[in-house]
Amino acid sequence: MNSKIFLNTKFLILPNSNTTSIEILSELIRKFGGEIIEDLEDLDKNTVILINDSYIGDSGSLIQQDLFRRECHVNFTTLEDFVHANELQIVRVSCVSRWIKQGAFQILGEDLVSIISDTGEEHGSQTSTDNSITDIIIDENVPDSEAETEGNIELESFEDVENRNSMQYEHINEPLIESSYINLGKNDVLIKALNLLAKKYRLKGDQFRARSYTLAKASIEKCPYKIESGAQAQRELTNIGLSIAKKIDIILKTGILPGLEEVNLVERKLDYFTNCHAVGSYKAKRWELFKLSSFSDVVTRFPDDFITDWTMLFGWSYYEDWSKRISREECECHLKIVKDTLKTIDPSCHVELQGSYVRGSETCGDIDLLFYKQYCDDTKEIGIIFEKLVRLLFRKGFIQCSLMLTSKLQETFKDILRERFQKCGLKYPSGSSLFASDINKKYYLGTKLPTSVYKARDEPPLLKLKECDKYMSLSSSRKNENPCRRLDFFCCKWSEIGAARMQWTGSGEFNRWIRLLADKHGLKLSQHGLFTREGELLESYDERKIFQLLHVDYVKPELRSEGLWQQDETKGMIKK
DNA sequence: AGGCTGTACTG
DNA sequence: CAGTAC
DNA sequence: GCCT
DNA sequence: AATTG
DNA sequence: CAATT
Repeated sequence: MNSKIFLNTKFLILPNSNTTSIEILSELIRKFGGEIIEDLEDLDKNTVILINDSYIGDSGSLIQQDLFRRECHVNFTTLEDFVHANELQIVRVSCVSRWIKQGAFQILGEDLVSIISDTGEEHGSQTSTDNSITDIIIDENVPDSEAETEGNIELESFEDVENRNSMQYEHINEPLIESSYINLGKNDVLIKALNLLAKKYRLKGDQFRARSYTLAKASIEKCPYKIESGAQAQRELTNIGLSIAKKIDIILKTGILPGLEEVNLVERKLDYFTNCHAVGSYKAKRWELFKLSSFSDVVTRFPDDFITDWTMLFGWSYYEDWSKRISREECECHLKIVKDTLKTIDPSCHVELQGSYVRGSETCGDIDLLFYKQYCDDTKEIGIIFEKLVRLLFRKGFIQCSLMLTSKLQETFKDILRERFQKCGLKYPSGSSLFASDINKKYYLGTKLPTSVYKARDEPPLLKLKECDKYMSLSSSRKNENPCRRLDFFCCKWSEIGAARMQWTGSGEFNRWIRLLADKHGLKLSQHGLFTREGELLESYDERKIFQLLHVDYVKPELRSEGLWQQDETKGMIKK
């Protein structure tokens, strides 16, 4: 194994042999019998010049020569002369690892590096020799380069590199004039494709791969110029790696990514299922596996799924309504109704809108309400208020259904539940309890405004039930009624109100970002507060203090929606 | 290799 | 504990 | 799938 | 990031 | 440095 493959060979490493990584490499070379020299005086005819790969371009020639010469610890010109005189081999340093791995010291054509100096015009023959070398390199590369690139690069590779470079600068320097408008949307195809890929993997249950595509999409969305190649994207943007770069190339060349159009058949079914509340990728996958494609199929084949997870019944019933957006105005009406009833139960309990509403969104997907009582750190107390509140609001006809129950509330909702079970041909599980806890710190509800209070604009749902599933629908289509809305109750301790507001204000992406940031500070952030690793509370009451402790300028809720917090600084998706 | 936000509820 | 949701 |  | 050749 | 985990 440890044969002295470099025996009697001297190596000169350029431009520096004293960087940490090169030192390690040097030790390896010595270990395998080679000798590292630092000085030109030690040069001999068998010496091999090793050059740091970061100074070697795609075509096998030295790039950034001026920088290279400056970094060089030996006199480059003297070296050049010696090299020419003795025809020394100049090789990229990355070969060393291959030699050692293969146990053979063999220099291939593609390893060679040409160091043509711009100054010498009398080296005409040399230049052509060098060119022929690069030609050989390319020829040898063609069979090697495998499925990836399609060998068009062989001609004019130098120009290609230069063009690419100058284009980079153009794009970076003057995106203001044209790109903002003309190029806006130029990356749409890529964005759509990445979005589809994210969705595809999310449906498959591969959350992390899906997340990667989501982040890559975000990078490209923020990219101010048009992306010309996968390699460019990988170089200049974060969260784009080899795999996505390849896909970008394919999309740019063919306009389409194979596998995105066809797979939709399966994907479509999964999507239909998972858009129902309480149906995630796991259930959807399982149902699809059994060739089910509608909820009525499921109810026939797996009735138990609806009994154990009865909230699906309401997900199904309000499938269409719950896909609709809600106006800010309507959010306020919902709040008012809740608030008015709350007053009659406990005037000292406060409720406020959270979620996308506080972030200023024009429309909201659901309505998030946060409850708290001044000086009260007993969430049990609020849990009890919740139960009363839900019961009263149900009696008033405001609450249509609850996806969380207590024993009392199961009684309250008994008729509705029974009706829903029967409607789809199931027996109401009268013996079993549909609740787990008797005091809930949160409630997921379906609520509907009386038209006398507010009438929502009649808009078609973003999602539609299949015909065969419509018999269960309670959605408002074509009726002179408001749609049913998803409304969530959350509560928090008075002492945790800052952290709680932070959590329920979101966005989800913002929460992830700032929690990761906390993690990098060795801290942990949740709706309960900012803690040390050991669990010691640092702050939970004052939202601004939490920002301070994380060394972040306060971000207004309006700026916490998807793209735009991290105000203007580094967070740009453009790499370093 | 291991992380990818952190927590609550259900069965 | 897994699955789902926020 | 990307990052460290 | 840490490890390995 | 590149490849691996």
